[in-house]
Amino acid sequence: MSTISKENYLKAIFCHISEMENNASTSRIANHLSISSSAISDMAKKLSKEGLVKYEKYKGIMLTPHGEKAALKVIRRHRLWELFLMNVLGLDWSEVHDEAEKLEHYSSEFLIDRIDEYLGHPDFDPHGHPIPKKNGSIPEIPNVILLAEAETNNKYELIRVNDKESELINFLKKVGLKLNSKLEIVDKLDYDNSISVMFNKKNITLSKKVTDNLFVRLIEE
Amino acid sequence: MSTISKENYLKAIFCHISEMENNASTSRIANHLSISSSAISDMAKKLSKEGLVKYEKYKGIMLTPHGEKAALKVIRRHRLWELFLMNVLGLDWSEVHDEAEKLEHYSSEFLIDRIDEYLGHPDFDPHGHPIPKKNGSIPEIPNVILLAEAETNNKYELIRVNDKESELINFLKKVGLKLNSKLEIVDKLDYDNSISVMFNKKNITLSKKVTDNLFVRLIEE
DNA sequence: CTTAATTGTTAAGCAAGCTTAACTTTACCA
DNA sequence: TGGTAAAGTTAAGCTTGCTTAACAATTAAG
Repeated sequence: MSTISKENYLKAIFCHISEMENNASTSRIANHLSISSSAISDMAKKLSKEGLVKYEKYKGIMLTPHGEKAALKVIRRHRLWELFLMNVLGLDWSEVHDEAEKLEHYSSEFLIDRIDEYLGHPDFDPHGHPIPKKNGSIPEIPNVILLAEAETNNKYELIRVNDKESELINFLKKVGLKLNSKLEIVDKLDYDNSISVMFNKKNITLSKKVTDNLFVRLIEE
Repeated sequence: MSTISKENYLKAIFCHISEMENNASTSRIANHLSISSSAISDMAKKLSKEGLVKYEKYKGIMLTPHGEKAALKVIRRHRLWELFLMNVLGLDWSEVHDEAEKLEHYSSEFLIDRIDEYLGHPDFDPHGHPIPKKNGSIPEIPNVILLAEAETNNKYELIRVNDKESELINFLKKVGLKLNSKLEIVDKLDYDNSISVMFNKKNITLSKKVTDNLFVRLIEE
């Protein structure tokens, strides 16, 4: 049976699988969920018994097709709520994540479909993340790269922001960066891996910590 | 600290206090929450320690002013969600209760205030129940009585429906009764305490079970 | 005013989901 | 290749919120 806790595990595992290789390590998930790693081992066994996860001791955790489906459902709920709270209730970019993190576990599929419908079956949430469709498919944007990997003198469009840390969102608000902002890479500084960008006719420097959490798309060479 | 479970206890206690006398009995609450009565005794002690409830063994449970405030907050969340789901997302009269029952525990005060604002600070939910204000006050309708206590030959307006049992709502939908429907009492049948009413130029008979859960206001003698 | 029925309480125990502490496996580096 | 640090696992124990079973108080009825 699926509980709130299990939904969060599946979501966390999904994130770490998609970013890295095909399996998620205990400690990464523990860190992500702010939970001891022994709890992860425990839960891995339970999820494995339920067929949501492939788990071998000391070998990491992998989602089964069944588990991936379940994870995508939760992510779908989360991202639809985020967009809904922002578009309809006027919540702020930095406020929606935490609210959605709770609501995602307590909305019936029926309600979620109504929200989806109300929003016109959107493809992306307010942070630029794709919203999984009811059938499990994931909308994609071609040629997305990390800002950290962008090249000097090229122009890019900001299309995705990691929403895990609300501090980042606040930082972006302060700087004035938004989704779809255009920026040009002026310089990459080897010393601290920071990047100097031209944005809105101003020159700002973004640290590695920032550029590792922003995704862009090339718009002009 | 307030948990989901405690919120539900406070809500349940509040309901049974307002309908009956000044204190709620263990078994009524147990019944309302579908939980064993030993669990109620247990929780009564905990809530008492937190100052939310006045509890003396074998003497029933009473909300403290602090506890009542907490209960009203939960009820406010519930009723605002109900109205929001119905007005904005188009959910049905019979669908909103169960969804709201979950969402009420996972919405920040901030979010609730946004919903309240969006709806224009409404006074009543879709079932005609008053929505407690942010300051704890409760909108009132004068001269509300149970349909079971209505008098023959008078005309009444249906203004409140108990939403605890979704079967009742489905029954009303089938019959065609809605909030603000006008009805005239044709006869009260002593044998089974049912009531015969004229509504929409049709004559229907409502059982005691139904009339005990509908509230009306006299509109014409 | 006593007694049976009803109602309420206590005690013991269970499941979920965590923790910390002790232990095991793996991976890496000299 | 062997030894150690890092990563992962197991075991024991805690809290919350429930259960059932046994026991206690209250109430209602003759």
